Amino acid sequence: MTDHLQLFHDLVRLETELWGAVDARLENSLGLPLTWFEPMRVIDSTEGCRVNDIAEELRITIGGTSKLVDRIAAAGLCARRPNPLDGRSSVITLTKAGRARLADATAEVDDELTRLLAAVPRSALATLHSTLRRLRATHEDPLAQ
Amino acid sequence: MTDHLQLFHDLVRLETELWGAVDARLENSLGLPLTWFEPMRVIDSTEGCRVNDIAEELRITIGGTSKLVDRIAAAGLCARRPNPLDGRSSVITLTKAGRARLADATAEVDDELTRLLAAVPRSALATLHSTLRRLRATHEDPLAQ
DNA sequence: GTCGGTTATGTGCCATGGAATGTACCTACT
DNA sequence: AGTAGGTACATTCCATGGCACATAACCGAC
Repeated sequence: MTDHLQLFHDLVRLETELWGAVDARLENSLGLPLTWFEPMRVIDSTEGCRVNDIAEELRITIGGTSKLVDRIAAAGLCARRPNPLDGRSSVITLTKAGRARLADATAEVDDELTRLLAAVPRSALATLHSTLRRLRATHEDPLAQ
Repeated sequence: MTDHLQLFHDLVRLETELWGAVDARLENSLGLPLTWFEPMRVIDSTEGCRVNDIAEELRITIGGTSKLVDRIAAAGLCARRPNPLDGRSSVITLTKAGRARLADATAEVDDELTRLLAAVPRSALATLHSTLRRLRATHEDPLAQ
């Protein structure tokens, strides 16, 4: 019988371990924190990206996201332009330097993950991913629609 | 083909979501942060528990653990006694109140997790847990022995 | 028994992220 | 047009956790 507490513990710990390893790799090779890499990916893949889009995707607060974007912008990796469609928000885009940095970072992260996940066969990882998705889908905000 | 980046993203986000839900439940019902619950479990299940034991189990730094234990002790849920076997460390134990609180909290957490994981069949959860364990086992500090 | 190296914390400093609050802006409705 | 509500941040305040450094205690080898 699977103990939920144990499962939860191992999930949290694995996340901590993977995060730590990937973050260290990224920091050492490119001086980029993993906390920057994630919003940069969202910005890159979201047309007309706003602060709120990042916050939702990453499950962090708007306030925190606002400050995070400020830091990334201060480093010259992204830019905010007033949203022509809505005066309350701004549209965030990656700068040229940001895109280049993201490309390098993506390669590093992917490589590190490949290394970290190598011990488990591809099929098991696919099953894992599928289950994670199913669990996430369950909790999707029912108010969303 | 499974995309490692996507898998990682879903793993991190699921962890964030579950953590948030469980923490909120625990906070609302017992006023206990999930960050306290976890070390309390370790203390309860570890004979002659030291700060280092908690830090290793939870994958957090010693310094952070030291302060965390201080807070829990200040709340009267655990106690530190000088370690008779080693003057550098102290032995941490749960107080009577701490044990009672842990019991209540365990029930709440288990119930909440059961709710959150209900959408996925038991067998799939067992597979999930097994894969998580395998992945964790891979990264176990090879210097440990 | 003492010296060097290691271990197990305890602490100060600092960055980050959450919660709460304030504000500009948009949308409806009158 | 004027107002009530809701939205999208921006900012402030504060707790937490990491990192680096300081310390006391242990442990072996000499």
